Amino acid sequence: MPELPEVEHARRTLEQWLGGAHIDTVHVHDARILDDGVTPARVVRALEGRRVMALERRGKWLRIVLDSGSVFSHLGMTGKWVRCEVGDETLRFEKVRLDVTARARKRRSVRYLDPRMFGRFVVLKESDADLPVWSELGPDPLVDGIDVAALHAKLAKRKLAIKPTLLDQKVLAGVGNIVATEALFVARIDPRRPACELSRAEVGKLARGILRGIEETLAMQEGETIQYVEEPGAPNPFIIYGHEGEPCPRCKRPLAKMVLAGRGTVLCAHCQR
DNA sequence: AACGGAACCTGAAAGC
DNA sequence: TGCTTTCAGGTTCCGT
Repeated sequence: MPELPEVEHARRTLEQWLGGAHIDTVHVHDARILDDGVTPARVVRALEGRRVMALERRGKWLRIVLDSGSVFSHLGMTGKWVRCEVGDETLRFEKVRLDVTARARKRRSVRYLDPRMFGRFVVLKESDADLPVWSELGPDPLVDGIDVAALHAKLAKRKLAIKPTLLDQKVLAGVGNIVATEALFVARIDPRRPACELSRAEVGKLARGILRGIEETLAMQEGETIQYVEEPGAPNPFIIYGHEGEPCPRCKRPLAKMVLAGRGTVLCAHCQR
């Protein structure tokens, strides 16, 4: 569910909860969150007794750097990390629990919840140097910025429509369906256009739209718990995402919705060309 | 190699 | 009210 902004918010809160902490007890409630063949016992062995040195993010992946090795967390569509008191009852959808002693000897129970279970909790095998999907990620817009010339060159090789191309994490890490939808509207580019047809100027507009979308959503994240914007009751904060059928903010014609490479896509067929 | 589509899961909302 | 259908912001695999 989360895209880059929500994952960055998760990284910041996890850094507060876990930075420098000693991991006392680990419990895996559902092994389906792990890679095939990895047992909960192996995860416990890899984590218990370790200290958390840093929390990193690349795209939608989180990396918990330990004094020996690392673990990776991907929130999938519905994952979130929450903090409880040690001894609190198991939460609904709880998949992994880390009971830790944080700075100032404060004990905390940090838990990973994931109803839909598209998320992953990855402990590397001793033989693996790194997580391949992590090292294959493209530039992270927030960490690396967007090099328009490099992006233009990369897109020039792709005949696929621009929107599904943007969702390829090797192109830009962390861009998801919402950011892609919004950025294409801001840049006034039709999501169906082949990526290779975009001019350098259009790629520049797209890059600005992506950064703007990420920064605006990140600015909305407050408090400790990850918020998935547009949760029940909350107004939809996006420009066109989720606004299909409503008037285009620019030309007032109704916004269309279609499926592109399997993903719902909102657009203004008049403004985006 | 590149692409579309299905699969992986489950909950919430919409439809009837 | 309650049952059924649809949809979901991600990734991966499979067949063409």
